[in-house]
Amino acid sequence: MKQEKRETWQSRKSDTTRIAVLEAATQCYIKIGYANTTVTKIAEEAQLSRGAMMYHFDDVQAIIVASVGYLTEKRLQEYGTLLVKAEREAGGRVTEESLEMTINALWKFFHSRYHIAYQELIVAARTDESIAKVMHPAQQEFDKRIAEHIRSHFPAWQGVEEVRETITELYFYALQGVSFFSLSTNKQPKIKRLFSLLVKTALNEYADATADIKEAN
Amino acid sequence: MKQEKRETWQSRKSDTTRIAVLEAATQCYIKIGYANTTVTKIAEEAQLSRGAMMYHFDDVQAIIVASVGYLTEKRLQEYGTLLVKAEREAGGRVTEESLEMTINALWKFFHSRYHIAYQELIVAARTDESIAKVMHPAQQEFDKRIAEHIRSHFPAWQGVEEVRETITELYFYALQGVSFFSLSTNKQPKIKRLFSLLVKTALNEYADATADIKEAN
DNA sequence: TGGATAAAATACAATAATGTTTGTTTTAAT
DNA sequence: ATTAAAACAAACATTATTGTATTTTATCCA
Repeated sequence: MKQEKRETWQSRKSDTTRIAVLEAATQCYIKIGYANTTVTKIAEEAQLSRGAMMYHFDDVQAIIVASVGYLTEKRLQEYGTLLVKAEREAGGRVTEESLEMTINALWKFFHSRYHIAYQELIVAARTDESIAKVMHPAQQEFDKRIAEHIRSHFPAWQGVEEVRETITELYFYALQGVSFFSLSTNKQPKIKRLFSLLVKTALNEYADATADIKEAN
Repeated sequence: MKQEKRETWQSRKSDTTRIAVLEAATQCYIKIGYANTTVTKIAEEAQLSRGAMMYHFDDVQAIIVASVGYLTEKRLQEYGTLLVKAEREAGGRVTEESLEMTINALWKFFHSRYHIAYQELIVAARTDESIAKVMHPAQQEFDKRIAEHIRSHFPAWQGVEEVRETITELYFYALQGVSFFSLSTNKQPKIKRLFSLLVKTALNEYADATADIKEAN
């Protein structure tokens, strides 16, 4: 029988330290990378003793696995904040300006601290079954909620969902690629050119698809 | 005074073991990831004693740093093989088929063993100064040679270099993004749709740019 | 052929990382 | 107020990892 969880001093304290640990782990991924992250470093970063930390998490794996969920949630928040803001400034229309704002928001998202931290875990998941096991469903949930967000915030694309999805994928993949490549080079690529092309492509696809619909009526 | 290097039994032996070590390191990055790679594991993979290994490399850093150059070279070879083959089959024209072949070749490249291994180092370089230090110039060299390759193998784009470069970047970023995202999901994204869009975009840009040139004459 | 050098293996020492155990302080509950 | 339990800290034991030193084996060259 699971005990009813009450809002008590201890449960609150426990929650805050749990979050402090996950935030410390995040900071470690960002500052020293997943490869160099150890329980000792995380504990130091969290300003906590290792013993205390291991009271809340059974072992290292538990911390890492928990941080997958934590970072997924944080990334969703970040995504929401950035894109809602861009959307508010852009209005509901599909224009060059609104698409540029969307791309810039996505760019910020892919360079945000939580996403950078998450990238470390994505790479780690490839060779760590226990991470992959929780990351795959987490990513599915992430995709689902992003899709919902787009559906409700980009009503202009209603009726052309297929094209919307393809453009969304293109944008996500391209920007993820840019963000990733920037790790191996110090020279800034000519982002502006690329962004213009992405805008142009979306406008073309949108025009084509909506024209098809009008034609069909 | 540097001694003239002669082709002797020992020098050959030394070269082959050096390569064996770098190949073993590569295999470790692929199989267990950079984060879990240790000198012991590399030595095991190379079927060599740690002592013997450390005779050829001063320390772990030396192995990792050397593998940046090794993998850059291997990736260039891989790229050449895949794209020359695609190009041979496609002929020199800018058509839907030839672009599809190029994309498929790029897709293979971004999923090849050497590139997967290199990805691990890209991520490691973000938080490891000694790797970044050699990776940045290596990446520059890589970019330069890829650019040369494209220039000589895609003569149809002569005169529209600006567009060619932008499309190239789009293709590289998008496919790197696809390859990277595939690490966090097991479900295969609808690649076909995306590839069609990439082909379409290139054809549009090519048509626009060449039309501009004809118009100018 | 024999001393010198290169390549490789083995053995050793020092450190770092993990997990566990034990102890201490603080809150909860009767 | 006293016992129980939660949150945290400190100390301990074990293993993993690295780097070095020593030893062995094979090749080079005078």
